Amino acid sequence: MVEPISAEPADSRREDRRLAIIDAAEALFIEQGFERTSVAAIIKKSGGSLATVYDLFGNKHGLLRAVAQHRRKGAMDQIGCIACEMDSCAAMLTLYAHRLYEHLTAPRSLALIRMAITESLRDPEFGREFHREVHMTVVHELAAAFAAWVREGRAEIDDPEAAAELFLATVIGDALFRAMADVESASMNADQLDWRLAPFLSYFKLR
Amino acid sequence: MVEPISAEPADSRREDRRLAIIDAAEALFIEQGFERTSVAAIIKKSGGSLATVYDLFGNKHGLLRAVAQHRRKGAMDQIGCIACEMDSCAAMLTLYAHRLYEHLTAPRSLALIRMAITESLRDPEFGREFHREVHMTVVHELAAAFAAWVREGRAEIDDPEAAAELFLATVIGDALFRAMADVESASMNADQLDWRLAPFLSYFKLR
DNA sequence: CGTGTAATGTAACGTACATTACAGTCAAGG
DNA sequence: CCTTGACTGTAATGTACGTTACATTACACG
Repeated sequence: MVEPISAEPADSRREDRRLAIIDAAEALFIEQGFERTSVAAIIKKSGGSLATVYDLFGNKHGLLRAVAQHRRKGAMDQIGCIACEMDSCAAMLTLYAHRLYEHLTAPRSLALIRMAITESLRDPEFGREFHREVHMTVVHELAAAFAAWVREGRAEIDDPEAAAELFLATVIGDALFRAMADVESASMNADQLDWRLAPFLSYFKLR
Repeated sequence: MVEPISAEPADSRREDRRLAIIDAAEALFIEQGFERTSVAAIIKKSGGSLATVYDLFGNKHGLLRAVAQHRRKGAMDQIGCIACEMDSCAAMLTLYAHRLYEHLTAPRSLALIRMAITESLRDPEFGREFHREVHMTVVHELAAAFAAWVREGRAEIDDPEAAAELFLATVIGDALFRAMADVESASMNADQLDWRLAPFLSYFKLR
């Protein structure tokens, strides 16, 4: 809708069309799923023409990939990194856990993950790429922080990578499963999340 | 294929047809997903007639429900319960964790869970029912064991239900996510799973 | 051996939808 | 002002599939 002042007026038309279609597609994919939204419905929402979709994205699956990639970029930037200056790493990690949980259980993220799961059977490369980009990015961010803390003597973690995966499972594990299967279910509150983190923080001696 | 000697020959025909169709449908759903398998393909595999499917299950979605229910029964029975007599509850819990992990990451289970996730958007009741039957059954089994151990002074858990959910997340959390998105990915081995259980066992003083 | 009920095979119906073709339109640059 | 290229609108094509109808056959039971 909003047209930013762009330095290159030549490509701005094309880029506008691209973003408008991606936005409309994302909205419809979220509320109906990928298979059940027709390409015609997408352009009825975005304006423009069917042919443009095929010109820009090749086919419907290409549009899905574009939507996933576009949203991933935004989400990953929003989650941000761990390294805000705080006194204890337990506090830093807790803050990060809350941000992570909040973003990953947002309806938008859940819908995107559901799409990835659904389509990964038909297009394994898509699922693999999604997993790599989302899961691995977070795990490496965590593992790097853990390794640094161990070097500084602020934690005792023998396997930072494995600990990162365990941490991730602790934070979003069954919440993800619940949200996927039971669309209307309530999410955890802050206290519950803190409670879940306690064994982890204690065992690995975060200080 | 194998026809068991049945006490009631009257309904055995109908029941045979039912099971044959469910078996064929399950196999095709697992390898292609629900939407991509046509009812005609199921019938071509199971033998019999299209009309029988609609007579027995109402419609394609009814067949999916029947498949899910049938498989859930089998899977839940196989996982079994915790109460095998062992010296330490840590050992019991570890054994249970391994059984749980093995069953839930079997290709068949993963495929079923994927189907539940995929279809839960279109049919929320289906997803809710699936979550209730699978997740809740395991959680209550665990919570009951935890509560008993607390009463016997063999553990210190202030909230058995929450601990059960945390335990489940620890065991299958990210493995599920990985397996869903990246179909070909390798699973955890026994040592890795034990490593993950350590903080839980230690913090809640299982003995 | 007949009779009614359930299963079968096949064909047809209707629809939804991805994808393409094409002719008209608009915008920008020389 | 005119040409060029991309965008638009609409219609058409082809196909896949859920579902139903129906005529035919097999089976169980009195």
